[in-house]
Amino acid sequence: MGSRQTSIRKSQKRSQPISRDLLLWYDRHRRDLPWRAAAGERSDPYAVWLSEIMLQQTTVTAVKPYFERFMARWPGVRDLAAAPLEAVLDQWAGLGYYARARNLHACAIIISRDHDGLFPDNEAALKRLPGIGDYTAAAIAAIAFDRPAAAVDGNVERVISRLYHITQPLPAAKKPIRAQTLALVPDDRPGDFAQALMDLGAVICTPRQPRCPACPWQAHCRAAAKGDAESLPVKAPKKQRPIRHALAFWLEKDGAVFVRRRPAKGLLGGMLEIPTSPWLDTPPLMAEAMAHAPYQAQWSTLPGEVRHVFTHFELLITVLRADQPISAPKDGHWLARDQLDGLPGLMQKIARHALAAQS
DNA sequence: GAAACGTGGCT
DNA sequence: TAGCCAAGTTT
Repeated sequence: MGSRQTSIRKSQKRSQPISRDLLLWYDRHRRDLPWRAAAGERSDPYAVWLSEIMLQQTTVTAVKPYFERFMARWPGVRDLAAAPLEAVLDQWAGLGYYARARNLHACAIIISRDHDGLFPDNEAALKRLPGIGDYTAAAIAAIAFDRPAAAVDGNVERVISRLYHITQPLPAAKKPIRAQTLALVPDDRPGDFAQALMDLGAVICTPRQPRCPACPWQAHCRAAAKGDAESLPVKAPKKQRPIRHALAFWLEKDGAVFVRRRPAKGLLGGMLEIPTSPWLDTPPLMAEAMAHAPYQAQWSTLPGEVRHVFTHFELLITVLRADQPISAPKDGHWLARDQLDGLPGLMQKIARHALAAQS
């Protein structure tokens, strides 16, 4: 399969006119991003890798400050590998999809220990590393090492499905989209081509109201010709989200908040949390849920609820507050109030709710 | 192939 | 408000 796709690409001319059109557009309109090397310069594989992991299912705007902080604190892969996992997780807090941070750390250790601190320069070896799948392996190979790889992310799926008017719904359409993308990758500047394709999807070939008149591929685009670009790509219908409920126990003393570390895997795995009762699919019965408080205290119920939407369910939290524990809290520690940015988004939301209620 | 896995911005 | 979407990977 892979060899067949490669033969398709190699059967093309060195650089097709359509691919060159995109590179010319990129030379004029490329975005200036913190992890992107200046035109014509080599990029740092560590920075490319770090940015690609952060950018998985995450917007450029959200990633920028995190990328800057990580690069400042851990400038190289060996620095990251030497850090405690907890430090990496706390620095990642708020970005979401925390398995990425766990895999990031695990990958840094493998690179440092088994690869002499150097990233592999080919897709196959990259894909064996934790947190690196089809897309990220291709992206790193192309961007960091200028290898002719097809980096197919959501942007590229959209651009290619419109260009060739692929109406088969995702994710089944991934195979033909990938084959078509690979056929377009030029031998010259494949790294720039990968980034150009993503920039095109992000800036011109947007999900809604694509700017077709400004597109370097307008003349080639089947969807533009038919005028139905916005209807592509076709996606499978989404399932509805169930609603779950819980109590949160906000315990504050001397300007510090009681927190604990969640189990290493699963939802918010390894992250700090404000203790909660179990998350159930029915509203909590107060007496029953309070039995799950991690300590005895004089609890008062704060008005309102905290609503948090996860990918596959929605959570409604009622916050209980106390100033002094009656029994000594166990399995946790006190966190200064100015360190609450080390909590995941849901927990920061609970904290804001509790702090707003007392002021 | 389907489900688990976060979060914030935009319409 | 509710739904959609963002440089996906793992199980």
